[in-house]
Amino acid sequence: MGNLIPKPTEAELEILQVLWENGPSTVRFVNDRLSEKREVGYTTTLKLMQIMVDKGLAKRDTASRTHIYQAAINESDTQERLLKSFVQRTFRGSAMKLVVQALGSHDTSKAELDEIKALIQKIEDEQE
Amino acid sequence: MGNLIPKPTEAELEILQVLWENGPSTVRFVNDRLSEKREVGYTTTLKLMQIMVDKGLAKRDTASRTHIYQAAINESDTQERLLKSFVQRTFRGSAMKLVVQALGSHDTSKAELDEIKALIQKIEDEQE
DNA sequence: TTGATTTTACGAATTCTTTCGTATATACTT
DNA sequence: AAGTATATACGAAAGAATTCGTAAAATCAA
Repeated sequence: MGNLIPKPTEAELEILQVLWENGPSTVRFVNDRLSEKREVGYTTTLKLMQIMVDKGLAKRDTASRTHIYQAAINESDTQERLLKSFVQRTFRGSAMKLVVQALGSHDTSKAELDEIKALIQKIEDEQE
Repeated sequence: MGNLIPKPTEAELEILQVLWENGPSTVRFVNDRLSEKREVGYTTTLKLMQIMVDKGLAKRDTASRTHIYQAAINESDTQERLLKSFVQRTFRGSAMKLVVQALGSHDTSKAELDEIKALIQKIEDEQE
C-alpha cells in the first residue's frame, strides 16, 4: 500500500521518539522531555505536534481540554523506511557497508555480538 | 581536531556521491549523473557546487575555464559521522537495533553474511 | 570577426522547516 | 467573582535548503 504519510522532519522525529517511548502524551510532557536535551519553547512543540496531526504522523484525543497525542505511525516500520533511504543516500545502497561501519565504529558489547550472531544464524537457516 | 565543516545537506550529499565515485569532475559531468535519476537544472547543480566550495565540502581547480571540482571530505569519515547522528536520531542511539533492521529487511547474501561473521570474529578477538 | 554555444557569476524567488508572539478559552484557587 | 495558571489556535517571522532566471565572460566554428 502506497504511503501518503510524509517522512518526518528531524524535529518531528524527536517528538515521535518521545511518543513511541512513552505512549500517548500531552504537549506539556513531550515538551518537558525535549527540554531535557535542548532549549525549546512550549508553543514551538505544540505547533509541531499540531502539524504532525495535519500530516498524519500523529493522532490526538481532544475530548478533554488537555489534548492527548499519540504516534500514528509505527516505530519499526518508520525506522525501516528511514533506514532504507539513509542507506541509499549515504552508502549508495550498500546495507553491508553500513553494517560494517556500525559494528566497527560504535563499540559493540559481547552480548550484542552474540545477538547478531544468532540473527545471522537465523537468516542462514531461512536461506537453506 | 574539531570539525568546522558542516554536515552536507541531502542535495550536497548526492553530489558528493558522484565526486567520490568518479573523482574530480566538472559541473556538466555531475549534472549529467544527477539528471539520470531526476530532473535537475544545470545552474542548480552549479550553484550547489559553488556553495559546497564555500562550505569547505568541495575544492575546485579554476585554472581552465571549465572548473574541476573534487570532494574535500573523505567518504568513510563522512559516512561514519552521518551514521552516528542517524543512529542517534532514528534508533535512539542503539547501533544494535540498526544492525538488526539492516540485516533483517534488506536481503543479505551468503557472502555478505560470511563477511559480517568474519568481522564479528575480529572484534571478539580484539576484545579478549 | 560574427554568431552560436558553453560556462561561471550573481541574485533572487520558492519551498520547507522551525520558532515564537499574541489572543483566547478553560480550569483552578481563594 | 477575581485573579492566576495552563491550554490551544492562529499567523507570521526567521532560517535553511533548493531552484532558477539572467547576464557576462570565454570558447569555438564558419
